[in-house]
Amino acid sequence: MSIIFSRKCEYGIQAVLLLTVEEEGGGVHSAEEIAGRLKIPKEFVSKILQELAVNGIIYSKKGKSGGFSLAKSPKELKLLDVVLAIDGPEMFNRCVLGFPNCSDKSPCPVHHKWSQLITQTFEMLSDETIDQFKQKTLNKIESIK
Amino acid sequence: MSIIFSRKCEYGIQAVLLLTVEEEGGGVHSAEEIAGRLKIPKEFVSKILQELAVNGIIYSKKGKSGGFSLAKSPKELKLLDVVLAIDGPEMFNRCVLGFPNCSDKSPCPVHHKWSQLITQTFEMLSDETIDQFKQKTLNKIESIK
DNA sequence: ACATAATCAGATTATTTTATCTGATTAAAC
DNA sequence: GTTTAATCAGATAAAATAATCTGATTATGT
Repeated sequence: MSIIFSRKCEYGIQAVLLLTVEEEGGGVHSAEEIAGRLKIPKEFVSKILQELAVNGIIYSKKGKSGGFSLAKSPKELKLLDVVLAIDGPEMFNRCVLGFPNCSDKSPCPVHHKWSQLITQTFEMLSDETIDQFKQKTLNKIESIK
Repeated sequence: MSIIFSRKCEYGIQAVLLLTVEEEGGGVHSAEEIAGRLKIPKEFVSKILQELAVNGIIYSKKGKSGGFSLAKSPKELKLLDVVLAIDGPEMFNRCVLGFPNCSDKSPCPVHHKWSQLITQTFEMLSDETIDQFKQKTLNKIESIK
């Protein structure tokens, strides 16, 4: 199957969005809660949350009533940063068409269009993004009940 | 690592581009030649070429002096078709952000932007694409000598 | 202090993707 | 007709990704 992002990255983005939505009240959320609400494996998302914490995207608090919370304000946060934190820069070095040495200076046929889109799409965590995610999440929770 | 396309798909696109570049003379090219020129595994690309043949993207000729050639004129060919032939439609059903039930009617925050780009980027096999690939391929061959 | 609930770290397993191998079939060239 | 060079089909192996397990550490709350 063609893949856009790795699962790891998808889960990471979703977790960050969830923390963003729940930011009011500086909410700390456990890995278990996050996994439950997103319906993704707890142990896996734990690892991802750890990586995000190491990279300063989120803050982690150990011990009882510990958990994770946003380290930056949503306004400063880029989805791009999340991708970079989890999967590193390789994605942006790897050519969509698999051309060797594809770069800004020596672009493959779709290089420019592609990198432009990636940047535009993930540059900012827009209010629209957050709002829509909030709706989706709520819907998901509703559908469980 | 984040991935845009699977290797399978990358190789398939490259193979089709190569056949397009070499189309003049209705050229038939063996899997071995294609693998050699693109510097990708022969057995793997053979499988991919078979799938492309089954899906009518390319034509395959068995036996001695057999091989593969384009089944459509480059003007009719879409890179999108190649992707669909190799990896199926799942890529376009799967949400970039991993949202369940993401679709045109119930889009995730980046759904519209994303599908627009995908379509635009791969809709047509443009002259520009072919020309650039020709240069790349020639460069690659030069660098081997 | 102690029980509890969480992160964290490392090892292991499962699944998927990528790549390779073997042999059968096909058709052209001699 | 025989040799040869190719596709084709199915099985297998290797590598990468995804998921799980186990236990240690940490800090909170009682």
